[in-house]
Amino acid sequence: MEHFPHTPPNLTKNQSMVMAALLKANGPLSAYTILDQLRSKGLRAPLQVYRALDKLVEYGMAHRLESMNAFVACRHPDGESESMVAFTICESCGEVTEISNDGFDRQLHKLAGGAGFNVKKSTVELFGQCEACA
Amino acid sequence: MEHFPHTPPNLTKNQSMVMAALLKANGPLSAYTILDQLRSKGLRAPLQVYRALDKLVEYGMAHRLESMNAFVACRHPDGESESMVAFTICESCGEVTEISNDGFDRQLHKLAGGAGFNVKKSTVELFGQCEACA
DNA sequence: CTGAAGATGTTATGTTATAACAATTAATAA
DNA sequence: TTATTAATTGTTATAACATAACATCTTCAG
Repeated sequence: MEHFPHTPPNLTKNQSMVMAALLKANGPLSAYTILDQLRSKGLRAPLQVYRALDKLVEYGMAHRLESMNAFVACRHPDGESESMVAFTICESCGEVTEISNDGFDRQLHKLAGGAGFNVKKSTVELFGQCEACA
Repeated sequence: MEHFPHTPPNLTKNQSMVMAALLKANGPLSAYTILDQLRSKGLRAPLQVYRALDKLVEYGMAHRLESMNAFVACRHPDGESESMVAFTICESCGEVTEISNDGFDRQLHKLAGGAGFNVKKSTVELFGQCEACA
């Protein structure tokens, strides 16, 4: 399937169902939670979910939270950069938010570049307390 | 057991064995790889390794790489900050290095702070190519 | 239409991590 | 020292996360 960055392709049946589950959720979902939610719609095996998730992440429509083994729909606010994505994860209420920032992205590349490292992809996950819980 | 930050406590038998395995390794090790290496020394179950790793991470003597489900001995260069730790992970050769930087740490807190988020702990893992592989 | 690529369905298995409980060892205080 | 408590250990079982391998079906460009 052909597509351009940030112009989401037409999703297949399984991809659509998984994306819908992520969008409906108020927070991160594990692959197995998604599977359970979609059993009633015909999904039966983890691989069906993982394959859809792989594509959604590839298309930039979803993100994987490495520290939680979970997935979220991409929700970065309009106008923000596409470059880097960071997540805040509230240890009290579990809320996850997405932040993206050009300046920070440049800093990050510069920091790594100083050590001769060329950054292609980054995982930034911040744990602490959200405004409401503080 | 009582201890102060960055003054490593006396390690227990299992903790010492696991720490030695991490120090001897040239890269990240999974808990199960560590277990296999230490079977000859009497370890038998994953929990023995995971419990030791938990303590070593708590003491700041080891880090968990979230994106790899693996662990490394802490090796940040002397003189660098203790505050934040980032890792570069070379997709070609697998080399993992540890970076720490005060300015970046402040930026990161500031970025999150702008969204009302108070950062307690951060995971920063950068994928790309190391100098040798570029 | 047809061939190639992508997506799906399915079974089995591999990998990572923790629950629960009993036993032992180490640190502390009376 | 000895009683008390906290930390660590050992063990079995199981939970949670992820992929291998292979057959089939759909899509779509040529």
